[in-house]
Amino acid sequence: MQETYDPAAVERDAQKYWGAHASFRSVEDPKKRKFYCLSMFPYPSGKLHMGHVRNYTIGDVLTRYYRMRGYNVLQPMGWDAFGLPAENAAMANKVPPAKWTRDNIAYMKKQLQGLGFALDWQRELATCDASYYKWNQWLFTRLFKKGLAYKKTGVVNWDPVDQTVLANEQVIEGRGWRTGAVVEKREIPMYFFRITAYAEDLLKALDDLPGWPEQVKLMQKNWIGKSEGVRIGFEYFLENKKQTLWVFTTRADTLMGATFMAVAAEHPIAAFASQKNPELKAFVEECKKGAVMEADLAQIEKQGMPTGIFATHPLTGEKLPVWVGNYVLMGYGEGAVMGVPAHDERDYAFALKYKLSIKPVIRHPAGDRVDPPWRSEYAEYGVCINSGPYNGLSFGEAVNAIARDLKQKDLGEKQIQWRLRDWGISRQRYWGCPVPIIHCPSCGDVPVPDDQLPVRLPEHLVPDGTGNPLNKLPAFYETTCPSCGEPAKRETDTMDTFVDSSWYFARFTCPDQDRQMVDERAMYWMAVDQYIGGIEHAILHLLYSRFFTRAMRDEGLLPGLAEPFTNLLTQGMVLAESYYTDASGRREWVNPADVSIEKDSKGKILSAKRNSDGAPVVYDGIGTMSKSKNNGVDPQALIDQYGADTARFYTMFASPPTNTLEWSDESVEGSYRFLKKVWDFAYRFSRAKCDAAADRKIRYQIHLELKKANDDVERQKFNTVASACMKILNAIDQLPEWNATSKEGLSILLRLLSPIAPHVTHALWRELGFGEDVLRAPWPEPDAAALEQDEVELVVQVNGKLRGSIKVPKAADKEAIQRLALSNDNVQKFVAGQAIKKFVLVPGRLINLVV
RNA sequence: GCCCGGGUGGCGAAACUGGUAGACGCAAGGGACUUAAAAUCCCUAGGCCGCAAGGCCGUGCAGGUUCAAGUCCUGCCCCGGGCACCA
Repeated sequence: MQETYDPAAVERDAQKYWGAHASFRSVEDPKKRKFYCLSMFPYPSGKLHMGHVRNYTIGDVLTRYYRMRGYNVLQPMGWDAFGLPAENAAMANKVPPAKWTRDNIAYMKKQLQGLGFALDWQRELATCDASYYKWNQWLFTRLFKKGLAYKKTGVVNWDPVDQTVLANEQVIEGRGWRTGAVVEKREIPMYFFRITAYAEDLLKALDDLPGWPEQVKLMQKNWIGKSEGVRIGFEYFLENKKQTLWVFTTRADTLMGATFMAVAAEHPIAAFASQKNPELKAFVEECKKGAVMEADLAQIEKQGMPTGIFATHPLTGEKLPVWVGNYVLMGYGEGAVMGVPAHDERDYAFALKYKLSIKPVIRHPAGDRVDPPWRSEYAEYGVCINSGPYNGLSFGEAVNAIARDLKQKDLGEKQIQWRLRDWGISRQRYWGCPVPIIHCPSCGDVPVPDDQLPVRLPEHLVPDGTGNPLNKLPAFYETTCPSCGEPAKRETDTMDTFVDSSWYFARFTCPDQDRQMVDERAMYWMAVDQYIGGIEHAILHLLYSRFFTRAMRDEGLLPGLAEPFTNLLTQGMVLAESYYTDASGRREWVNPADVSIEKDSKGKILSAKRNSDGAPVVYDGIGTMSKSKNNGVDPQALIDQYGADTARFYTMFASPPTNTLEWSDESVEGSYRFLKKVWDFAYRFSRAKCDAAADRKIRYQIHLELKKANDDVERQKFNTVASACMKILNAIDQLPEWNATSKEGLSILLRLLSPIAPHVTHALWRELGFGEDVLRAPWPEPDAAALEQDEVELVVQVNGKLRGSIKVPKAADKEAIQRLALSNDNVQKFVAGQAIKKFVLVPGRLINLVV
């Protein structure tokens, strides 16, 4: 064998072997246990970033492990190929998004292959291929016919200068990214998926997902947001016509404390009242300025203005002023709230600001009064006071009594409210899947019939930033009505790219199927046994996928399947340091790859400079890799310099998968050094004789590490598996002579390491004659006999402080152990004649003497 | 603002169910080999005190529960993710 480790040659040969043996092709085999392992498919942005390398290495480690465990494994790869960045690149480079996207796919595919991922490339798919998005369209028409897809108005960000809809990302501090114009909210017709029809099921089923992180389930639960409360009607008159203003509240027990009403700027009352009130009209207009993002809305200063309209309290008959409030959301509930300043923090601030009355109606832990400043106790549950017939009732009793009385008057009843809203899927953009609807003047919205699917997206257009270019292409939108044959207009909106990614996992099971969305192969492979992706997808993508799986099930496509992902691993983000120069008075971000750092003997950064010109740079701390801070680390440079195995080993070793990972060049060096050590050891082994008998002590260490490592693989803590590999090498390297333990240890090491660093272990396994293919070797198991020990070491504490350690025979009883512990000199010093009040023995671990 | 996480040496981290805090590695310092460098190997290493044996302190901050707390409880501070049109 070669004396020195040559990653490039080793990796080329291993990849050639896997290719020639079709090692990763997956075929359905009902006799074998299947393992479907899936990493979230990438957006083809140009080149892989470290997050991809990390994500796909985690998945690859798992698939290789399960292969060695004898499972029939599927690990596919594809491309989330529609989306906004392609349009931005198209505008910048005057190249159609299709070409830009497909070039990126070709390059990134090469990169993935170079990393040696065990992927079945025969199943590759891209969401921008008509053979894929045809089935988006097909399912849309099915849901449309069932009423699970429908049209209503939705609010969007509108750039008044470019006359175009902006994505939230394109709104910077309330202004359009290209024009700088103040963004406005605008209501336009859109298509929605009725995800709320599945709200109850999506919520309940979270309890049956033991393989999901609690954190993600909790986030989804809160997002769906089931709350039980009461719908209450407040009557008012509009031009002498009696109307009812409905609100929803979870605190009906505080109804007697309501002193005002607040409605959203978009509420019909606000529109009506502003007709005769120019000041109010201006306020309502002002509320409509700005973007639609909830994070922004929640942080603006609470403001309001009275409408001059009064609504009648349904129980007391009191007249309550109706205000317009910029903090009331039209999209949640009824777009109106009752104001109970005494027991709601927002209402309290609003009432103080506008001098509205505050009426305490609940006794809280600090008393009956609600003097300023606001205290959180004011919002706690308690018994009713100042509430007439409800005085003395507890929260539950009061809600029941008030709901009953309201029902008698036909002005309210108990209701369940969801925070979850229906999913608006229309995008006024070009590079996406066309919504398959034809607008006919006489027949209305007609879904495109099956035999006319797919509605193909023309691929030659280049957007210019002023709206969807499909609107300027009569050849696309001029058509005839499928139902009456008269001239009609094709819908030019495309679908949210989340639609594409909500079912690709099912399509991977049968990507060549051209007669249906999925076939029976889906029921062999689904559900995905292990799904891996960034924590940033904890809600939207994962919730939409759960919804789609149910919608497809109810369409008969995935019989009996509700949950797409049995086990979920959410990986942390990859972070990097950032640096800037401000010589010109303006920050110029310098890529960390172009920075040299000088550190003191403690490792603190003394100074940093740019390599290219020696200019001093300022360290700006660590954060997510981003374009704006120019701190992205290109994994390709790392792969070119050290090889794929080092890149893979480093990403696994540096931190556990769920943690954030901070990029460090130096640690990469250490990973390379370890692989080189493995090679060197193997080379020396290949020239030695290992006839000597096994070493008991080292065998114990190896098998103990293996036992822990096997637990850690199951717990998906690959960083400690990597360190176990290092410990095993250190152990066998310590052996004074080559013996049976050298050989056994190396055989265990190579198999344990093979999922993480598959190329080098593939080469060594063959070179050293362990077998034909390490991937087909059995996974190593610890030998119980090697783990047997006659003596155990116990730590001795006195009053909980460590004072020494003793060796005791395995079978020693409590008294014997106590005697041995007290015979220790240092322990004696601290016990020193005092009475032993308590003797705590944790078998195999420690003793605590309490004196 | 709301929801969900996280905070352990100079750095990444380990400590599985409350039981030896800092395994493994990086960076650093010292040494060996070398004409020299690279590579490799050996040694040191949480802080403070001490020649040493050993002692005291130490897991974001302030309290609490316990024989025993990085781990459990209460309050606070800081950082990250998500908030429905980035993917």
